[in-house]
Amino acid sequence: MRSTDRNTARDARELGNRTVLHRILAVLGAFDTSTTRLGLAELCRRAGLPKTTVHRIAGELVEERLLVRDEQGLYALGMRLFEIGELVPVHRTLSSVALPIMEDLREATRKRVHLAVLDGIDVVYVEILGATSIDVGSRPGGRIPAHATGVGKVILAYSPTATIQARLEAGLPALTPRTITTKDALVADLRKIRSIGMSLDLEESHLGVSCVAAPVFGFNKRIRAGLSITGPIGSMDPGLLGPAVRTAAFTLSRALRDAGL
Amino acid sequence: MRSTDRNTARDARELGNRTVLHRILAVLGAFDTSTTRLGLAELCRRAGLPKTTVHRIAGELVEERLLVRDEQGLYALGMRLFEIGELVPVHRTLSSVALPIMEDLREATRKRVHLAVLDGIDVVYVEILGATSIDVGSRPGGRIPAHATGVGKVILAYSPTATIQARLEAGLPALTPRTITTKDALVADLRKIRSIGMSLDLEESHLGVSCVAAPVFGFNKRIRAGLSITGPIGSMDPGLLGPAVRTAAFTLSRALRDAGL
DNA sequence: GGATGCGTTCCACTGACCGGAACACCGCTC
DNA sequence: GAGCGGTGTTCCGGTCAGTGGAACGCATCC
Repeated sequence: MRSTDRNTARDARELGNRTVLHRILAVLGAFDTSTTRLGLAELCRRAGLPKTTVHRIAGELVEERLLVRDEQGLYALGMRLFEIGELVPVHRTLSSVALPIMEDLREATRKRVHLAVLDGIDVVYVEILGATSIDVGSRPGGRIPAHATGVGKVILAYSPTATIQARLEAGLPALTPRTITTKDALVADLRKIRSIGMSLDLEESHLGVSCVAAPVFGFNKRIRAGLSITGPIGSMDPGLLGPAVRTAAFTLSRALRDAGL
Repeated sequence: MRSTDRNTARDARELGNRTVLHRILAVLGAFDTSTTRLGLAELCRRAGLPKTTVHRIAGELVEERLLVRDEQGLYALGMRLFEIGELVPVHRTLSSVALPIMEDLREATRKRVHLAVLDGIDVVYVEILGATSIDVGSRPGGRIPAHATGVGKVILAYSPTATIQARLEAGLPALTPRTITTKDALVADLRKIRSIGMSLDLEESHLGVSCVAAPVFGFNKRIRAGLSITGPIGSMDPGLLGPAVRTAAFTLSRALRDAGL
Protein backbone atom coordinates (compact mmCIF):
# COMPACT_ATOMS: atom_id res chain seq x y z
CA MET A 1 0.00 0.00 0.00
CA ARG A 2 1.34 3.33 -0.89
CA SER A 3 -0.24 5.18 2.00
CA THR A 4 1.17 2.83 4.63
CA ASP A 5 4.57 2.88 2.99
CA ARG A 6 4.51 6.62 3.14
CA ASN A 7 3.41 6.58 6.73
CA THR A 8 6.13 4.26 7.91
CA ALA A 9 8.65 6.22 5.92
CA ARG A 10 7.40 9.42 7.46
CA ASP A 11 7.46 7.92 10.94
CA ALA A 12 11.04 6.87 10.53
CA ARG A 13 11.81 10.30 9.27
CA GLU A 14 10.17 12.20 12.06
CA LEU A 15 11.34 10.30 15.06
CA GLY A 16 14.77 8.78 15.26
CA ASN A 17 15.59 9.16 11.60
CA ARG A 18 18.00 6.58 10.38
CA THR A 19 19.53 7.82 7.20
CA VAL A 20 23.27 7.92 6.73
CA LEU A 21 23.28 11.69 6.67
CA HIS A 22 21.48 11.81 9.99
CA ARG A 23 23.99 9.53 11.58
CA ILE A 24 26.83 11.63 10.24
CA LEU A 25 25.27 14.78 11.63
CA ALA A 26 24.57 13.06 14.92
CA VAL A 27 28.29 12.35 15.17
CA LEU A 28 29.35 15.86 14.16
CA GLY A 29 26.67 17.31 16.42
CA ALA A 30 28.22 15.59 19.42
CA PHE A 31 30.82 18.34 19.55
CA ASP A 32 30.04 21.72 21.04
CA THR A 33 31.72 24.78 22.49
CA SER A 34 32.85 23.14 25.66
CA THR A 35 33.39 19.64 24.30
CA THR A 36 35.89 19.83 21.50
CA ARG A 37 37.56 16.45 21.89
CA LEU A 38 35.73 13.17 22.40
CA GLY A 39 36.53 9.48 22.70
CA LEU A 40 34.57 6.85 20.82
CA ALA A 41 32.42 5.82 23.78
CA GLU A 42 31.36 9.35 24.66
CA LEU A 43 30.75 10.01 20.99
CA CYS A 44 28.36 7.04 20.90
CA ARG A 45 26.46 8.28 23.90
CA ARG A 46 26.05 11.76 22.53
CA ALA A 47 25.15 10.62 19.04
CA GLY A 48 22.80 7.96 20.38
CA LEU A 49 24.26 5.36 18.03
CA PRO A 50 25.80 1.91 18.55
CA LYS A 51 29.54 1.66 19.00
CA THR A 52 30.27 -0.14 15.75
CA THR A 53 28.34 2.34 13.69
CA VAL A 54 30.03 5.36 15.20
CA HIS A 55 33.40 3.68 14.86
CA ARG A 56 32.90 3.18 11.15
CA ILE A 57 31.39 6.59 10.45
CA ALA A 58 34.02 8.39 12.49
CA GLY A 59 36.68 6.45 10.60
CA GLU A 60 35.30 7.59 7.26
CA LEU A 61 35.01 11.16 8.52
CA VAL A 62 38.66 11.09 9.57
CA GLU A 63 39.60 9.81 6.14
CA GLU A 64 37.79 12.80 4.67
CA ARG A 65 39.36 15.18 7.17
CA LEU A 66 36.00 16.23 8.57
CA LEU A 67 37.31 14.82 11.83
CA VAL A 68 40.83 14.41 13.11
CA ARG A 69 42.24 12.05 15.70
CA ASP A 70 44.90 13.26 18.06
CA GLU A 71 47.72 11.28 19.66
CA GLN A 72 45.43 10.03 22.40
CA GLY A 73 42.90 8.70 19.91
CA LEU A 74 40.35 11.40 20.69
CA TYR A 75 38.26 12.77 17.87
CA ALA A 76 37.88 16.46 17.09
CA LEU A 77 36.30 18.47 14.30
CA GLY A 78 38.71 18.81 11.38
CA MET A 79 40.07 21.73 9.41
CA ARG A 80 38.04 20.84 6.35
CA LEU A 81 34.84 21.74 8.17
CA PHE A 82 36.28 25.14 8.92
CA GLU A 83 37.26 25.58 5.28
CA ILE A 84 33.79 24.66 4.05
CA GLY A 85 32.18 26.88 6.67
CA GLU A 86 34.16 29.87 5.48
CA LEU A 87 32.66 29.46 2.01
CA VAL A 88 29.07 29.92 3.20
CA PRO A 89 27.73 32.91 1.24
CA VAL A 90 25.80 34.69 4.00
CA HIS A 91 29.03 34.84 5.92
CA ARG A 92 31.46 35.52 3.13
CA THR A 93 29.64 38.07 1.03
CA LEU A 94 28.28 39.93 4.03
CA SER A 95 31.62 40.01 5.79
CA SER A 96 33.59 41.21 2.81
CA VAL A 97 31.40 44.28 2.56
CA ALA A 98 30.91 44.77 6.27
CA LEU A 99 34.41 44.36 7.68
CA PRO A 100 35.89 47.72 6.64
CA ILE A 101 32.86 49.52 8.04
CA MET A 102 32.95 47.46 11.21
CA GLU A 103 36.61 48.31 11.68
CA ASP A 104 35.89 52.00 11.46
CA LEU A 105 33.12 51.61 14.01
CA ARG A 106 35.45 49.65 16.22
CA GLU A 107 38.11 52.34 16.12
CA ALA A 108 35.62 55.13 16.70
CA THR A 109 33.92 53.53 19.67
CA ARG A 110 36.55 51.14 21.04
CA LYS A 111 33.73 48.69 21.69
CA ARG A 112 33.15 45.12 20.60
CA VAL A 113 31.38 45.21 17.23
CA HIS A 114 28.92 42.48 16.20
CA LEU A 115 27.37 41.59 12.88
CA ALA A 116 24.55 39.06 13.07
CA VAL A 117 21.83 37.65 10.84
CA LEU A 118 18.51 36.05 11.60
CA ASP A 119 18.31 32.31 10.99
CA GLY A 120 14.85 30.98 11.70
CA ILE A 121 13.97 32.30 15.14
CA ASP A 122 17.53 32.73 16.32
CA VAL A 123 20.31 35.16 15.67
CA VAL A 124 23.67 33.89 14.46
CA TYR A 125 26.80 36.00 14.88
CA VAL A 126 28.50 36.26 11.53
CA GLU A 127 31.41 38.50 12.40
CA ILE A 128 32.79 39.96 15.61
CA LEU A 129 35.48 42.55 16.01
CA GLY A 130 37.29 43.40 19.17
CA ALA A 131 38.50 40.94 21.77
CA THR A 132 37.29 41.50 25.30
CA SER A 133 38.80 40.66 28.61
CA ILE A 134 35.39 40.08 30.15
CA ASP A 135 33.07 37.36 28.90
CA VAL A 136 30.24 38.83 26.87
CA GLY A 137 28.83 35.49 25.78
CA SER A 138 29.12 36.07 22.05
CA ARG A 139 31.29 34.27 19.53
CA PRO A 140 31.32 33.93 15.74
CA GLY A 141 28.90 31.18 14.76
CA GLY A 142 27.10 31.52 18.07
CA ARG A 143 23.32 31.16 18.11
CA ILE A 144 21.04 33.06 20.47
CA PRO A 145 17.23 33.40 20.63
CA ALA A 146 16.42 36.54 18.67
CA HIS A 147 14.29 38.23 21.33
CA ALA A 148 17.01 38.04 23.95
CA THR A 149 19.65 40.19 22.36
CA GLY A 150 20.10 43.68 20.94
CA VAL A 151 20.87 42.66 17.37
CA GLY A 152 18.10 40.07 17.46
CA LYS A 153 15.46 42.55 18.55
CA VAL A 154 16.44 45.10 15.95
CA ILE A 155 16.25 42.50 13.18
CA LEU A 156 12.90 41.25 14.45
CA ALA A 157 11.58 44.80 14.57
CA TYR A 158 12.04 45.17 10.83
CA SER A 159 11.07 41.62 9.89
CA PRO A 160 7.71 40.52 8.46
CA THR A 161 5.06 39.80 11.08
CA ALA A 162 5.19 36.09 10.26
CA THR A 163 8.77 36.02 11.51
CA ILE A 164 7.89 37.79 14.75
CA GLN A 165 4.92 35.47 15.15
CA ALA A 166 7.20 32.43 14.78
CA ARG A 167 9.45 33.73 17.54
CA LEU A 168 6.48 34.38 19.83
CA GLU A 169 5.04 30.93 19.21
CA ALA A 170 8.35 29.26 19.97
CA GLY A 171 8.33 30.97 23.35
CA LEU A 172 10.55 33.61 24.90
CA PRO A 173 13.13 31.83 27.07
CA ALA A 174 15.06 33.99 29.53
CA LEU A 175 18.85 34.21 29.32
CA THR A 176 19.06 36.59 32.28
CA PRO A 177 16.49 37.95 34.75
CA ARG A 178 16.19 41.00 32.50
CA THR A 179 15.39 39.17 29.27
CA ILE A 180 12.04 40.12 27.78
CA THR A 181 9.78 37.13 28.33
CA THR A 182 6.25 38.30 27.63
CA LYS A 183 4.59 38.82 24.29
CA ASP A 184 3.27 42.26 25.17
CA ALA A 185 6.62 43.55 26.38
CA LEU A 186 8.36 42.30 23.24
CA VAL A 187 5.77 43.75 20.87
CA ALA A 188 5.99 47.09 22.69
CA ASP A 189 9.77 47.07 22.55
CA LEU A 190 9.79 46.25 18.84
CA ARG A 191 7.47 49.19 18.22
CA LYS A 192 9.76 51.47 20.17
CA ILE A 193 12.76 50.15 18.22
CA ARG A 194 11.07 50.97 14.93
CA SER A 195 10.32 54.47 16.12
CA ILE A 196 13.87 55.31 17.19
CA GLY A 197 15.66 53.19 14.57
CA MET A 198 17.81 51.26 17.01
CA SER A 199 17.53 48.81 19.88
CA LEU A 200 18.91 48.74 23.37
CA ASP A 201 19.82 45.68 25.38
CA LEU A 202 20.47 46.21 29.08
CA GLU A 203 21.70 42.91 30.47
CA GLU A 204 19.01 41.06 28.54
CA SER A 205 21.38 38.56 26.98
CA HIS A 206 24.23 38.56 29.48
CA LEU A 207 24.47 40.02 32.97
CA GLY A 208 26.71 43.05 33.19
CA VAL A 209 26.68 43.51 29.44
CA SER A 210 24.86 46.18 27.50
CA CYS A 211 24.38 46.63 23.80
CA VAL A 212 23.21 49.10 21.17
CA ALA A 213 22.12 47.80 17.77
CA ALA A 214 20.90 49.14 14.44
CA PRO A 215 19.31 47.48 11.40
CA VAL A 216 21.14 46.68 8.17
CA PHE A 217 19.07 46.57 4.99
CA GLY A 218 20.00 45.08 1.65
CA PHE A 219 18.57 44.92 -1.83
CA ASN A 220 14.99 46.31 -2.05
CA LYS A 221 15.07 47.49 1.55
CA ARG A 222 14.73 44.04 3.06
CA ILE A 223 16.28 43.55 6.49
CA ARG A 224 19.51 41.64 6.11
CA ALA A 225 21.43 41.85 9.35
CA GLY A 226 21.95 43.67 12.58
CA LEU A 227 24.98 45.69 13.63
CA SER A 228 25.71 46.26 17.29
CA ILE A 229 28.30 47.38 19.78
CA THR A 230 28.65 45.81 23.16
CA GLY A 231 30.40 46.52 26.39
CA PRO A 232 30.22 46.43 30.19
CA ILE A 233 26.98 48.08 31.22
CA GLY A 234 28.65 51.06 32.87
CA SER A 235 30.62 52.05 29.82
CA MET A 236 27.73 52.18 27.39
CA ASP A 237 26.17 55.57 26.69
CA PRO A 238 23.33 55.10 24.20
CA GLY A 239 23.11 58.82 23.50
CA LEU A 240 26.71 58.82 22.37
CA LEU A 241 27.01 55.37 20.82
CA GLY A 242 23.58 55.16 19.22
CA PRO A 243 24.31 57.60 16.40
CA ALA A 244 27.65 55.90 15.69
CA VAL A 245 26.01 52.50 15.28
CA ARG A 246 23.12 53.86 13.27
CA THR A 247 25.44 55.68 10.92
CA ALA A 248 27.62 52.64 10.43
CA ALA A 249 24.58 50.44 9.82
CA PHE A 250 23.29 52.96 7.31
CA THR A 251 26.63 53.05 5.51
CA LEU A 252 26.66 49.27 5.42
CA SER A 253 23.13 49.15 4.05
CA ARG A 254 24.19 51.47 1.24
CA ALA A 255 27.30 49.42 0.53
CA LEU A 256 25.23 46.23 0.36
CA ARG A 257 22.79 47.79 -2.05
CA ASP A 258 25.65 49.07 -4.19
CA ALA A 259 26.99 45.53 -4.28
CA GLY A 260 23.56 44.25 -5.27
CA LEU A 261 22.98 42.22 -2.10
CA MET B 1 36.73 -15.29 -2.45
CA ARG B 2 37.68 -13.06 0.35
CA SER B 3 40.76 -11.65 -1.30
CA THR B 4 38.92 -10.65 -4.46
CA ASP B 5 36.12 -9.15 -2.44
CA ARG B 6 38.65 -7.10 -0.58
CA ASN B 7 40.34 -6.05 -3.78
CA THR B 8 37.19 -4.90 -5.47
CA ALA B 9 36.21 -3.07 -2.32
CA ARG B 10 39.59 -1.43 -2.18
CA ASP B 11 39.45 -0.55 -5.86
CA ALA B 12 36.10 1.11 -5.43
CA ARG B 13 37.51 2.96 -2.51
CA GLU B 14 40.60 4.22 -4.21
CA LEU B 15 39.21 5.34 -7.52
CA GLY B 16 35.78 6.87 -7.85
CA ASN B 17 34.69 6.04 -4.36
CA ARG B 18 30.99 5.52 -4.11
CA THR B 19 30.04 5.80 -0.48
CA VAL B 20 27.25 8.06 0.67
CA LEU B 21 29.69 10.32 2.46
CA HIS B 22 31.69 10.75 -0.72
CA ARG B 23 28.65 11.71 -2.68
CA ILE B 24 27.67 14.22 -0.04
CA LEU B 25 31.12 15.77 -0.09
CA ALA B 26 31.12 15.80 -3.88
CA VAL B 27 27.96 17.89 -3.73
CA LEU B 28 29.27 20.23 -1.05
CA GLY B 29 32.61 20.42 -2.84
CA ALA B 30 30.91 21.76 -5.95
CA PHE B 31 30.80 25.17 -4.32
CA ASP B 32 33.85 27.38 -4.23
CA THR B 33 34.88 30.99 -3.76
CA SER B 34 33.56 32.19 -7.08
CA THR B 35 30.62 29.82 -7.39
CA THR B 36 28.39 30.27 -4.41
CA ARG B 37 25.03 29.48 -5.98
CA LEU B 38 24.33 26.53 -8.27
CA GLY B 39 21.41 24.96 -10.06
CA LEU B 40 20.80 21.23 -9.99
CA ALA B 41 22.25 20.58 -13.44
CA GLU B 42 25.49 22.43 -12.79
CA LEU B 43 25.70 20.74 -9.41
CA CYS B 44 25.53 17.35 -11.14
CA ARG B 45 28.28 18.25 -13.56
CA ARG B 46 30.59 19.47 -10.82
CA ALA B 47 29.88 16.59 -8.48
CA GLY B 48 30.13 14.06 -11.29
CA LEU B 49 26.94 12.35 -10.16
CA PRO B 50 23.67 11.51 -11.91
CA LYS B 51 20.83 13.96 -11.73
CA THR B 52 18.53 11.81 -9.60
CA THR B 53 21.20 11.16 -7.03
CA VAL B 54 22.14 14.81 -6.64
CA HIS B 55 18.51 15.78 -6.47
CA ARG B 56 17.89 13.43 -3.59
CA ILE B 57 21.08 14.24 -1.69
CA ALA B 58 20.68 17.97 -2.14
CA GLY B 59 17.12 17.65 -0.90
CA GLU B 60 18.26 15.90 2.25
CA LEU B 61 21.01 18.47 2.75
CA VAL B 62 18.48 21.29 2.50
CA GLU B 63 16.32 19.54 5.05
CA GLU B 64 19.34 19.49 7.36
CA ARG B 65 20.18 23.12 6.59
CA LEU B 66 23.59 22.22 5.22
CA LEU B 67 22.31 23.71 2.00
CA VAL B 68 19.68 26.35 1.34
CA ARG B 69 17.56 27.00 -1.73
CA ASP B 70 16.84 30.55 -2.72
CA GLU B 71 13.76 31.90 -4.49
CA GLN B 72 15.14 30.93 -7.88
CA GLY B 73 15.69 27.34 -6.80
CA LEU B 74 19.46 27.68 -6.71
CA TYR B 75 21.39 25.85 -4.03
CA ALA B 76 23.93 27.49 -1.72
CA LEU B 77 25.89 26.40 1.33
CA GLY B 78 23.79 26.85 4.47
CA MET B 79 24.35 28.58 7.77
CA ARG B 80 24.69 25.33 9.65
CA LEU B 81 27.97 24.62 7.89
CA PHE B 82 29.27 27.96 9.06
CA GLU B 83 28.15 27.21 12.60
CA ILE B 84 29.87 23.83 12.60
CA GLY B 85 32.98 25.31 11.05
CA GLU B 86 33.27 27.86 13.82
CA LEU B 87 33.46 25.05 16.36
CA VAL B 88 36.62 23.52 14.88
CA PRO B 89 39.18 23.56 17.70
CA VAL B 90 42.28 24.62 15.75
CA HIS B 91 40.36 27.68 14.75
CA ARG B 92 38.50 28.43 17.94
CA THR B 93 41.10 27.81 20.60
CA LEU B 94 43.89 29.37 18.59
CA SER B 95 41.83 32.43 17.70
CA SER B 96 40.62 33.07 21.20
CA VAL B 97 44.20 33.37 22.43
CA ALA B 98 45.57 35.04 19.33
CA LEU B 99 43.01 37.73 18.57
CA PRO B 100 43.95 40.23 21.30
CA ILE B 101 47.60 39.97 20.34
CA MET B 102 46.78 40.23 16.65
CA GLU B 103 44.75 43.36 17.32
CA ASP B 104 47.67 45.00 19.06
CA LEU B 105 49.90 44.10 16.14
CA ARG B 106 47.35 45.47 13.75
CA GLU B 107 47.17 48.79 15.58
CA ALA B 108 50.91 49.08 15.89
CA THR B 109 51.67 48.36 12.23
CA ARG B 110 48.43 49.29 10.46
CA LYS B 111 49.00 46.27 8.23
CA ARG B 112 46.87 43.27 7.46
CA VAL B 113 47.59 40.61 10.09
CA HIS B 114 47.40 36.90 9.28
CA LEU B 115 47.32 33.82 11.47
CA ALA B 116 47.75 30.54 9.62
CA VAL B 117 48.38 26.88 10.40
CA LEU B 118 49.90 24.08 8.39
CA ASP B 119 47.48 21.44 7.19
CA GLY B 120 49.25 18.69 5.31
CA ILE B 121 51.44 20.48 2.76
CA ASP B 122 49.33 23.61 2.60
CA VAL B 123 48.78 26.58 4.79
CA VAL B 124 45.26 27.49 5.89
CA TYR B 125 44.44 30.99 7.06
CA VAL B 126 42.74 30.75 10.42
CA GLU B 127 42.23 34.40 11.24
CA ILE B 128 42.79 37.63 9.36
CA LEU B 129 42.61 41.16 10.71
CA GLY B 130 42.44 44.31 8.67
CA ALA B 131 40.44 44.81 5.52
CA THR B 132 42.37 45.95 2.48
CA SER B 133 41.33 47.94 -0.53
CA ILE B 134 43.77 46.04 -2.74
CA ASP B 135 43.42 42.32 -3.33
CA VAL B 136 46.06 40.41 -1.42
CA GLY B 137 44.68 36.98 -2.27
CA SER B 138 44.14 35.84 1.29
CA ARG B 139 40.89 35.04 3.06
CA PRO B 140 39.95 33.13 6.22
CA GLY B 141 39.72 29.45 5.36
CA GLY B 142 41.89 29.98 2.30
CA ARG B 143 44.42 27.29 1.41
CA ILE B 144 47.78 28.00 -0.22
CA PRO B 145 50.82 25.77 -0.91
CA ALA B 146 53.11 26.24 2.09
CA HIS B 147 56.29 27.05 0.15
CA ALA B 148 54.65 29.91 -1.71
CA THR B 149 53.84 32.22 1.15
CA GLY B 150 55.51 33.98 4.06
CA VAL B 151 53.62 32.23 6.83
CA GLY B 152 53.96 28.90 5.06
CA LYS B 153 57.72 29.13 4.78
CA VAL B 154 58.20 30.13 8.39
CA ILE B 155 56.09 27.19 9.57
CA LEU B 156 57.95 24.80 7.26
CA ALA B 157 61.27 26.12 8.53
CA TYR B 158 60.48 24.93 12.04
CA SER B 159 58.67 21.73 11.06
CA PRO B 160 60.12 18.20 11.16
CA THR B 161 62.09 17.23 8.07
CA ALA B 162 59.41 14.73 7.12
CA THR B 163 56.98 17.60 6.66
CA ILE B 164 59.40 19.55 4.50
CA GLN B 165 60.10 16.40 2.53
CA ALA B 166 56.39 15.91 1.88
CA ARG B 167 56.12 19.42 0.50
CA LEU B 168 59.14 18.90 -1.75
CA GLU B 169 57.81 15.62 -3.06
CA ALA B 170 54.45 17.14 -3.86
CA GLY B 171 56.23 19.69 -6.03
CA LEU B 172 56.62 23.43 -5.76
CA PRO B 173 53.99 25.06 -7.98
CA ALA B 174 54.47 28.75 -8.78
CA LEU B 175 51.82 31.28 -7.78
CA THR B 176 53.77 34.18 -9.22
CA PRO B 177 57.00 34.43 -11.24
CA ARG B 178 58.80 35.06 -7.95
CA THR B 179 57.57 31.96 -6.13
CA ILE B 180 60.37 29.64 -5.01
CA THR B 181 60.15 26.61 -7.27
CA THR B 182 63.38 24.67 -6.79
CA LYS B 183 64.27 22.37 -3.96
CA ASP B 184 67.68 23.96 -3.39
CA ALA B 185 66.31 27.48 -3.23
CA LEU B 186 63.63 26.46 -0.74
CA VAL B 187 66.02 24.55 1.50
CA ALA B 188 68.40 27.52 1.49
CA ASP B 189 65.60 29.93 2.30
CA LEU B 190 64.35 27.75 5.15
CA ARG B 191 67.86 27.71 6.60
CA LYS B 192 68.03 31.48 6.39
CA ILE B 193 64.62 31.76 8.03
CA ARG B 194 65.76 29.64 10.95
CA SER B 195 68.85 31.79 11.38
CA ILE B 196 67.00 35.11 11.50
CA GLY B 197 63.81 33.84 13.13
CA MET B 198 61.44 35.20 10.53
CA SER B 199 60.56 34.86 6.88
CA LEU B 200 60.16 37.32 4.05
CA ASP B 201 57.88 36.99 1.08
CA LEU B 202 58.45 39.41 -1.78
CA GLU B 203 55.65 38.89 -4.27
CA GLU B 204 56.03 35.13 -3.95
CA SER B 205 52.35 34.50 -3.28
CA HIS B 206 50.76 37.50 -4.93
CA LEU B 207 52.20 40.12 -7.25
CA GLY B 208 52.59 43.52 -5.64
CA VAL B 209 52.21 42.05 -2.18
CA SER B 210 54.93 41.57 0.39
CA CYS B 211 54.86 39.84 3.73
CA VAL B 212 56.86 39.37 6.93
CA ALA B 213 56.14 36.30 9.08
CA ALA B 214 57.29 34.79 12.38
CA PRO B 215 56.77 31.37 13.94
CA VAL B 216 54.31 30.61 16.73
CA PHE B 217 55.16 27.74 19.07
CA GLY B 218 52.85 25.93 21.44
CA PHE B 219 53.15 23.32 24.14
CA ASN B 220 56.63 21.69 24.30
CA LYS B 221 58.03 24.11 21.71
CA ARG B 222 56.31 22.49 18.78
CA ILE B 223 55.50 24.77 15.87
CA ARG B 224 51.80 25.58 15.91
CA ALA B 225 51.14 28.44 13.54
CA GLY B 226 52.59 31.37 11.67
CA LEU B 227 51.89 35.04 12.26
CA SER B 228 52.41 37.53 9.46
CA ILE B 229 51.73 41.04 8.31
CA THR B 230 51.09 41.86 4.70
CA GLY B 231 50.88 44.92 2.53
CA PRO B 232 51.70 46.49 -0.82
CA ILE B 233 55.34 45.81 -1.57
CA GLY B 234 56.40 49.45 -1.32
CA SER B 235 55.01 49.95 2.15
CA MET B 236 56.76 47.01 3.78
CA ASP B 237 59.99 47.70 5.62
CA PRO B 238 61.30 44.41 7.07
CA GLY B 239 63.76 46.17 9.32
CA LEU B 240 60.93 48.04 10.97
CA LEU B 241 58.14 45.45 10.81
CA GLY B 242 60.20 42.35 11.45
CA PRO B 243 60.73 43.01 15.16
CA ALA B 244 57.06 43.86 15.62
CA VAL B 245 55.93 40.56 14.12
CA ARG B 246 58.55 38.56 15.96
CA THR B 247 57.62 40.10 19.27
CA ALA B 248 53.93 39.49 18.70
CA ALA B 249 54.60 35.89 17.66
CA PHE B 250 56.71 35.40 20.75
CA THR B 251 54.00 36.83 22.98
CA LEU B 252 51.47 34.55 21.33
CA SER B 253 53.72 31.52 21.82
CA ARG B 254 53.93 32.33 25.50
CA ALA B 255 50.19 32.82 25.78
CA LEU B 256 49.58 29.48 24.08
CA ARG B 257 51.92 27.70 26.43
CA ASP B 258 50.26 29.37 29.40
CA ALA B 259 46.94 28.09 28.11
CA GLY B 260 48.43 24.61 27.76
CA LEU B 261 48.10 24.47 23.97
C1' DG C 1 40.95 -12.69 39.58
C1' DG C 2 36.98 -10.63 37.82
C1' DA C 3 34.66 -6.59 36.85
C1' DT C 4 34.17 -2.52 34.02
C1' DG C 5 35.71 0.55 31.05
C1' DC C 6 37.80 1.44 26.52
C1' DG C 7 38.61 0.77 21.14
C1' DT C 8 38.78 -2.63 17.45
C1' DT C 9 37.58 -6.42 13.99
C1' DC C 10 34.48 -9.82 11.88
C1' DC C 11 30.64 -10.87 9.03
C1' DA C 12 25.72 -12.32 7.71
C1' DC C 13 21.54 -9.85 6.94
C1' DT C 14 18.67 -6.34 4.96
C1' DG C 15 16.51 -2.06 3.80
C1' DA C 16 18.46 2.42 2.49
C1' DC C 17 20.24 4.06 -1.35
C1' DC C 18 20.92 4.13 -6.27
C1' DG C 19 19.91 5.79 -10.84
C1' DG C 20 17.56 4.72 -15.39
C1' DA C 21 13.21 5.89 -17.34
C1' DA C 22 9.72 8.84 -17.99
C1' DC C 23 7.69 12.95 -16.54
C1' DA C 24 6.39 18.28 -16.74
C1' DC C 25 8.03 22.59 -17.65
C1' DC C 26 10.31 26.26 -19.55
C1' DG C 27 12.40 29.37 -23.48
C1' DC C 28 14.20 28.85 -27.82
C1' DT C 29 14.13 28.33 -33.15
C1' DC C 30 12.27 27.21 -37.48
C1' DG D 1 2.63 24.94 -33.04
C1' DA D 2 5.74 21.42 -33.54
C1' DG D 3 10.17 20.26 -32.45
C1' DC D 4 14.27 20.81 -29.57
C1' DG D 5 17.58 21.30 -25.83
C1' DG D 6 17.57 22.79 -21.52
C1' DT D 7 15.89 22.71 -16.89
C1' DG D 8 13.85 20.29 -12.36
C1' DT D 9 10.88 16.51 -10.61
C1' DT D 10 8.74 11.78 -9.38
C1' DC D 11 8.54 6.71 -9.64
C1' DC D 12 10.20 2.33 -8.42
C1' DG D 13 12.60 -2.33 -8.73
C1' DG D 14 17.30 -4.26 -7.89
C1' DT D 15 21.26 -4.52 -5.07
C1' DC D 16 25.08 -3.52 -2.50
C1' DA D 17 26.59 -0.22 1.06
C1' DG D 18 25.73 0.16 5.52
C1' DT D 19 24.30 -1.90 9.79
C1' DG D 20 25.14 -3.53 14.46
C1' DG D 21 25.38 -7.81 17.51
C1' DA D 22 28.99 -10.70 19.06
C1' DA D 23 33.34 -11.46 20.38
C1' DC D 24 37.92 -9.68 20.71
C1' DG D 25 42.32 -7.42 23.10
C1' DC D 26 43.82 -4.22 26.25
C1' DA D 27 43.92 -1.05 29.96
C1' DT D 28 42.39 0.28 34.79
C1' DC D 29 40.48 -0.36 39.27
C1' DC D 30 39.06 -2.92 43.47
